[in-house]
Amino acid sequence: MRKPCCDKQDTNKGAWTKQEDEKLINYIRAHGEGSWRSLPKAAGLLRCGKSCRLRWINYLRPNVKRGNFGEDEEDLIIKLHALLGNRWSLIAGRLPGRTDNEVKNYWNSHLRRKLMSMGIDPNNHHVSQRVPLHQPQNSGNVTLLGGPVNHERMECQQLNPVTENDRVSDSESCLEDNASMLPDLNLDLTKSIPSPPPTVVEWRPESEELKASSELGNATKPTLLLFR
DNA sequence: AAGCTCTACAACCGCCCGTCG
DNA sequence: GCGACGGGCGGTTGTAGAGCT
Repeated sequence: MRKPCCDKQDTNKGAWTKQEDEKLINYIRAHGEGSWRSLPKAAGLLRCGKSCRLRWINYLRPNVKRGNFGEDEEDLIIKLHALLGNRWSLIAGRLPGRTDNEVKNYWNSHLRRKLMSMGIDPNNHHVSQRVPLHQPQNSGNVTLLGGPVNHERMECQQLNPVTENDRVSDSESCLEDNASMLPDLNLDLTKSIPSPPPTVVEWRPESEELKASSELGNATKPTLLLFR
């Protein structure tokens, strides 16, 4: 039986106060991140270590981007979700300054609804049977906010649907195929810190980059800007 | 103006994984 | 190999505020 991460009787819950935020920020500035379990006591906070970690990562950390998601970010989230499923940390890793929690919330409150209104099942990104009348139907291709989505790409997910309980290994087998079909997505799935922005281009051989951009034909697509 | 419903999002919870002794 | 621990992740809940009746 493992110990609970903190003694719940002695911890505050709910919204963080300004004073608590300041204590946490000051402590981390002085001592750095880590040792979350012992941090609250050391920082003089009546909070669970996990709660401190979450607060820091999602809101207090420098360079955390707050506010509305841009169209390019939406586009990217949808594409990545189609590939990765609900692995928010991986998706957030490709969005500079965004956290998994924020991406997850945004998906659940905005993008799910948006896809459903377009007649797309947000769980598997398949076109549902009942496509709304205002949504033009393409033969074979569905336009997903700035990029055509090939049904062949979906096939892997149909065979291997990403379920809520899937772990990375389950769908990774699918990723390589998907990645090759979506050349505008860099699917280096090593997690990157939300900031500074990923510098994927740096390790990419120049010839390959040129080749990729010529394959894409449209190097100014919003999604691509995130990888530059 | 009051009450109700809906929406967005901050925060919590439980589980899983990697590491270490 | 095993268990404890710390950290991370994804699902879910709680709640404040907006919008509607």
